[in-house]
Amino acid sequence: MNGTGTAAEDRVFAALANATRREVLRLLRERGPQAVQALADHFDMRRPSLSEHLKVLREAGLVSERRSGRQRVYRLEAAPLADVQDWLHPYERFWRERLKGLGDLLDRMPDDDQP
Amino acid sequence: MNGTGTAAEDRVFAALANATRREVLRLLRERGPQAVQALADHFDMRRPSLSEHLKVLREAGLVSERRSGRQRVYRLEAAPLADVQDWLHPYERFWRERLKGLGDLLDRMPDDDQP
DNA sequence: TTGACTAGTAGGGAATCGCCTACCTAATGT
DNA sequence: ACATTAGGTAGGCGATTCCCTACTAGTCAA
Repeated sequence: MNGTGTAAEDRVFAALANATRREVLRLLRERGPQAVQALADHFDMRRPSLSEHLKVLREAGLVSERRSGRQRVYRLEAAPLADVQDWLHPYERFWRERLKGLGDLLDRMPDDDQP
Repeated sequence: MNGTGTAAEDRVFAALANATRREVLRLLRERGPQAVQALADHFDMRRPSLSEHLKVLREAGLVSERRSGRQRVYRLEAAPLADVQDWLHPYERFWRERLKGLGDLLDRMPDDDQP
């Protein structure tokens, strides 16, 4: 389902690194598919700049566009976010252990090259 | 537990946007706390550059340092990753619905300003 | 067909990123 | 005290980011 591997991962994390783009995802999630103008109304930014953000999101696979007359309706595509969740999985035990207060054990576990 | 709000979120996502920094997190997760030199050995990069990456991770709260003699041992701090998982939560139903093949319903749901 | 409207592209500029080579600071060991 | 080791800081440099103002390409309506 994902042949690109690390390059795709890189694009997704890079796309999420910008607050405007995360806000676009939130809008699409909360209000459903939206045309560019409707999205642009919620930002203090010119429309072409938003278009570039949408391009980044598109290339990360986080949104798709559907043409409808002269509008382009963008829709959230959450699959890459599922990949992010998969990426998080192996870290989960770390914050759980920490919450249970036994994270200090890890400090005395696997550690190389002591002086 | 997190008073900073969106600025902290921004630092975390920005920190994760770099492959070297994600690799540092993976190393700390798989091998436990490590000194800088041990980490640096795994990258084709000079040590000062890695130091800067560690600074970014530190300021995002993703690692902590403990001085031990002349070494500085870095440890994974997974709490901000728990925040990322929380951020992902509201999107979860989107990729689940899509997998069940009924994501198309969303296209005909909440949509404003038709021509 | 002409005009208006939606949205993407081109190109430019300031700021930030990510790397580098010095250099500085602190701890250790002789 | 002095040299060595570990690692952070300063400053520079090319690439990238993120915004802007034109401009271009489709689509709809008179």
